[in-house]
Formats: sequence, structure tokens, C-alpha cells
Amino acid sequence: MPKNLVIVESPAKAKTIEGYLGKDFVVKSSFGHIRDLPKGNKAIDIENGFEPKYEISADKKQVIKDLKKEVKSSKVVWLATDEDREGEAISWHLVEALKLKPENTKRIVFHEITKPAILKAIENPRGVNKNLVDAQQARRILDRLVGFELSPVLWKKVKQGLSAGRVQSVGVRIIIDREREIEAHVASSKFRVVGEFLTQAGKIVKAEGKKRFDSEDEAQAFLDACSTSSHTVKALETKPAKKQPTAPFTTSTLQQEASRKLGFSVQRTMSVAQKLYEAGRITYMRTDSVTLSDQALDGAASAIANNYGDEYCQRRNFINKNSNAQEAHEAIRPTDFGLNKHNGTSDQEKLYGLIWRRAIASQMADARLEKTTATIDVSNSSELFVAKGEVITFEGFLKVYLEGTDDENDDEAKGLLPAMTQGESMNRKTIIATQRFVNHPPRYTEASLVKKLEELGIGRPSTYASTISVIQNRGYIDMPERDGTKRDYRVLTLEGSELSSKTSTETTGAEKNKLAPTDIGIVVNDFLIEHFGDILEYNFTADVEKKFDVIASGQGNWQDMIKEFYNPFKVKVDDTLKNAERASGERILGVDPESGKQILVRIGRYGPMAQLGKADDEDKRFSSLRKGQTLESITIDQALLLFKLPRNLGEFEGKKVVTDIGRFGPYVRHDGKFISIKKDTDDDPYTLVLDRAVELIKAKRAADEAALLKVFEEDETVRIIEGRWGPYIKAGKTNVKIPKGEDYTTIDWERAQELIETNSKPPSTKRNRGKVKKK
DNA sequence: CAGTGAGCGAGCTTCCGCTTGACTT
Repeated sequence: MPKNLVIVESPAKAKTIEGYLGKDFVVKSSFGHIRDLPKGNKAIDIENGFEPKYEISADKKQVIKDLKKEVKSSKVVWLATDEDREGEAISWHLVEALKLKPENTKRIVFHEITKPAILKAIENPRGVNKNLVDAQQARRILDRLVGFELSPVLWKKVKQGLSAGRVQSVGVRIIIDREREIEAHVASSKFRVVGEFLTQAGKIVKAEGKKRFDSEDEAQAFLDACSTSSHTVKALETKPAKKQPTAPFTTSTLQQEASRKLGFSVQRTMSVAQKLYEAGRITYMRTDSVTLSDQALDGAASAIANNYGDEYCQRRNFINKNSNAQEAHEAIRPTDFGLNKHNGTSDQEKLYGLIWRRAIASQMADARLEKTTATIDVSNSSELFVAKGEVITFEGFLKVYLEGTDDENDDEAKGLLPAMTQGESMNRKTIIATQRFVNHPPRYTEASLVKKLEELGIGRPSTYASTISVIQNRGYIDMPERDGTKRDYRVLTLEGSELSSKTSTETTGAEKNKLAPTDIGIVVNDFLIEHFGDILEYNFTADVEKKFDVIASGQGNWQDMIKEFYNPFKVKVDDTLKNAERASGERILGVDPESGKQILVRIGRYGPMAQLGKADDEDKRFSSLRKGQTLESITIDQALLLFKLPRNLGEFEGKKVVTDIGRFGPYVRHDGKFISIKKDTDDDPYTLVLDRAVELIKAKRAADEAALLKVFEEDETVRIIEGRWGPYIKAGKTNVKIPKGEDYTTIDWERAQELIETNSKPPSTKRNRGKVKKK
């Protein structure tokens, strides 16, 4: 029977460690936190020094039961949870929940899951650090107080079911502040000049004009001057340069790169990484550390030497730039550098490849480059052209990996410049001046928001993904697809001595997967900033973190710290509840000329809406705003249109025909059926006439008929239908995919039943818009 | 991936952080 019980947080970790320790050890997992504050408002006894009442979480009852059994049959319990604030607290909760005796309990820590690290830890046990635990309790209690005091204020003053918190509310603010910058952005443009010249040997050199001109007239004047000018190479300079690899991945940088290079959402990155971790292929994926263990450094070095040669090896230690980092783990890296591929799903293969290359590159030599700059003059002007070239003389880490960039304007393609000599005369081929607009600052992506949060020290590796989904699920933030708008720009071309000009068109502002605030997000944010500005400050978390650090170092008492925060906070909460105006984002747009009634927009029980008639009117009417409409930007004409629908067109076959606009665009409804009105047609729900609607209904019937491939006699509600992506089975309301390569004509009743059976849909992983259901 | 589409409200919502599995709308 084992005499020693080791408890860690993760079951995958437990399995690995058990392999390192002898037969006398059994290793179990706590599956993260085991106790927490209960849900209600009585979890913290505010009058009694903020005394928290903890409760074993529902899903951990069985875990505790199992652990208790193990404790009984063990002589020594080793608490091996992570060495950070949360990990220390888990150990303390384990002591409490399992009623561990000090003489049989040892606390050990390690930062890497390697055999030497674990054996060393076993030799250096300590007790639970109560100061660190207290810092965690302060963190937990502060978050509960902030969240559970602020949220009800929002229920009362804005809308039911909303939420606020130390992390999410600042996350939303970051998006909204950026949106305000974008709104304030004034379109401006400059003319950028690019010349193509020929060397004496006839090779093309592309060079950019040093100056950008403010107006077309100035650009034209310059091109005029060029048309009668000659050009020579005025200066030629070549100097060596170096590039260094970036550190191996943390959670945050993994999410960013997987977003940039693989197009993964942060949530997708984390679940793929979890699978790789469980398969034992990568180290722990929720980490803020850039450190690699000695064992890893050796592994990387030999993999690099084998794959690329000794000259590519360079051992490096990276230092964390993130001062908030708790570094309880290693950086994210392959557990075996010898394996540069992983056989799994395609997502797993891609993410593993990325992790392997990033970690390998971090231990490789600098890349060496030669940068050449040629300056070309203009005889009739003092302006200059500059040509830049770059040659890699030694690839180093670039052989494996180059970090992606968020900069959308990064279009500098550099290569080798042709041979030139100083003073060489150049023949002008073309000079083109193009009007270029200055873009507004970019909207955040999920991953760039994570980067910003990390910089501000807000949130932890384990919460970035869930914070992103919370602010979307609450309806504060959205990812609207924008088609972009067309914009004209001017192009002036000098070819030989011929000057011409034209107007071209570009699309600007097309966006996908960019975060933008909703009306509710904006109203909530403005309200919180007005009444609780200090908590909404970007550095609120950083400031309280400093106080937690004081508690952790034993220099301060957690109750005092919480009291100092809570007392004035509570006064503000009460004052706001009593005195603050309801915040609804209300805008009175004017009066409906037809009915003479007032029309306004505001946040209603179900979100943004328009209201025709005053609050005390008997026959006031309501309508939700449509997709793309916002409280701030909707016009009275647009709002009035909302009340023109639904329109009753009359009857067909004795049933009403109605047009309206739904979540998925305009439609005609007849006899319980919906017929979408297609885009890019002249049909419009506001003007559609009955005859045309009947045509649409008949066309839809014909199309449905044509798509119907088979009806099963056994049950007429089961059919095979030709869909947009090929045939599928429709059984009542559920749709069932036909496996690839299977011919639908061969599907008989039995096979159909089989497919319906096995395809009974797994729970949708799609986000719940607006509503969050509890489990 | 295929379908979908209202209601202006009678009673409950919410935090952050640590971990994995999990049902029924």
C-alpha cells in the first residue's frame, strides 16, 4: 500500500508525475479549486471582518470523497499544487476540506514537470504559506464584492441580467475607448510617390520618394519637376543587421499567433491545446512564463543540431516582460523536441507545429542580414528617392519561424537590390504618385484584446478565453461583419515625359472578426464610468495587485485592505441606487408626421428598441432595432420605417400573406411558411404587392418540389432533400448529414433510420447570443 | 454549413479563477 499521497491540480499532470515517483507514491488530482464562495449574498459576512464562508463546489463533492479515502490510507500527504496565489489557496482549502493534520502534511512546489525538479521538491517541503493564501482570499472577496454589488445596480438602472466585474468591465471599456477613437478619426490623405528606375545594366530599382505630399497640386508639381530631371545614385550604404527570435509561447502569445497565423479564435486555440496537453505532447497551456527547463533546453539544442546543424544552436533564457506574471509553470513547449509533427486532427497538427517551431526557434541563432540603402536624387528638385534592400546572409532562426504582425499596413516587400555604384546615372522609367488615406486605429480582435489585457495585468491565462466569451454573451461586444465602403483615390503617373492622372476606387473598412461595442455595451460602460470611474480605470487591477502583494509578503492584513476598499465603494453603490437616473441611452428623434406621435429610441427589456408614442399613451407601439442600427446613429426616417412592418398584403388560398424583416433579413410569410426575399432583387418588404408575393410563394413551392429527392413511404415526414451542400435527410425538424461518398439513392428506410440515430445532434457549441443559460 | 423569423413582459439574474467533462433547450 502506498504511504504517500501527492495532490496536484490537473489529472494529466498527476499521470506524468506518478511515472517519476516510486511505488510508495500515489498521485491524485483536485481538478482545480475545490471550494468557493456559495452563490448567494450571504457568502461574505461583511459586518464580521468580511469573514468568507466556503463551500465544496457541487462538482467537487465526489473528488473530495475520493481524496478522503486516499488520505486515510496514506501516511504523508504532499500538497503539490501550483506555486502561485491560487495554487497556494487550493492547498489550504485541501487542508481544510480534508482535515489534514500538520504533522502528516507537506507542501511542495516545482515550476516544471521534470523528474529532477520533482525529486528536488520532495526533498524541500515546507508548510502552506498563509500570507499567500490571504492574498488570494482578498482577491476572491474583492472580485465577489465588486461583481455582486455592481451587477444589481445595473439590473435596476439599465437592464435585467447584466453584469459588471473588475475584469470584464475594463475589457469592454477597452473596446469602447477604441471605438471612440475610430469615430473621432478624421479622414486625411497624402500622396506617396514611388519611382522605378533602370540601372546602366538595365535592372529595375524601385524607390520610394522620401517626402509625402499633402495635396495633389504639390504631387503634380513634383512630378512635373521630375519630367525634365535626370537622376543619379547619390549615396549607397550597406550595413549588417541582426534579428532575434521571440520567446517561446505563453498562453497569451499562443492565442495571438494562432489567431494571426491559423485564424483560430482564442477559445479554439485553448481547446486544441488542451487536447495536445492531455495527449502528453505539450507542457501546460495556461502559463504566463517564458522560461524553459534545463531539460527542455537540452532537448531543443539536440533537435536543432540534428535538423539544421550546430551553427544554428544558441541557448537563450528569456525574461518575462509582464510584471504581473506568477510563473508557476514553464513556457508552452513540446514535451519531446525530437517530434516535429503530431498526428491528430488537422487543428492539432497545425497548433503543435506552431508550438514546436516557436520553441525551437527561440533556441536558435540570430539571423544575419545585410541592409542596403540607395539614395537617388532628382536634378530639378531637392527631394530624394530611397531604395531599400535586404539580404539574409545567415538564416538562423528564420529557417523555422517568424512572428506574425498585427500591423495591416505592413506591405514593405524587401529583396535584393541590383548592383549599383555611387554616382551611377539612372534612367527614369515611371514615377507614380498615389493618394493614400490614413486608416483609423484598428478594432481589436479577440487575440489583440487578450494582448492588451495582459499588458494591463488584467485577467489570467486561465481566464482570457472565458472573459472574451462573457463580454460577448452579455451582449456588450459583438463581431459585426462589415462589407466596407468604396472610396476614390487619385493616381498621377509620369511615364517618360508624359504625365497622366486618373481616379481609382478601393474598398475600405471591410472587416470580419473584429470586436465592436453594442448599444447595451455603450450604455453600461458610460454608466459605470460615470458612477464607478475608479473601478473602470485601466490600472485598477494593477493597483489592487500591489496591495495583494503586500498581503502576500506578510506586511498587511487582508481584512484591512478589503475594508479600505469596500466602505467608500458601498457608499457609492447605495448613493447610485438611490439617486442615479435610469440609463437607457434614450434619444428622442422627433415626431411622426403621420400620427403626430413622439418617436424615441432606447434600451428596452429585450435590447435596443424604438417607441412610437409617449410612455402614458394607451396605443404606443414598440419595435426592436434591426441589425446594424444603433441608438446613436439611427435617424428618424429609419426609425419610422420600423413601424411600417409587418405588412398584411391580403389573402392567397384563404390564408394571410405578410411581409416583415426578421433576424435573417426580409421575408414573406404564408400558411406558416417563410420565404426569404433575396438580396439584390427589386423586391422590398415595404412595397411588395400581393401578386408578386404570390409569385414568390409559388416559386418557393416549385423549388422545394425540385429539391425533394425522396419521400419514405414508411414515414412521410422523413425525406431526402437536395440542399445547398448536397443531399441530406430531413426527419421532421431535424436534419441529418449523409456521409461523404455515400450515394443517396442507395439509402433505404433502414439505413435512413441508422443515420438519424447516429446523427442525433451533439449539443451546439455556438455561442448563446444575449442569453447565458446556467447549466 | 442545410433551419431560423416574437415578445414590451410578474419575477430572477451577477463576480474571477482553478480544473475537466456534460446533457436536453
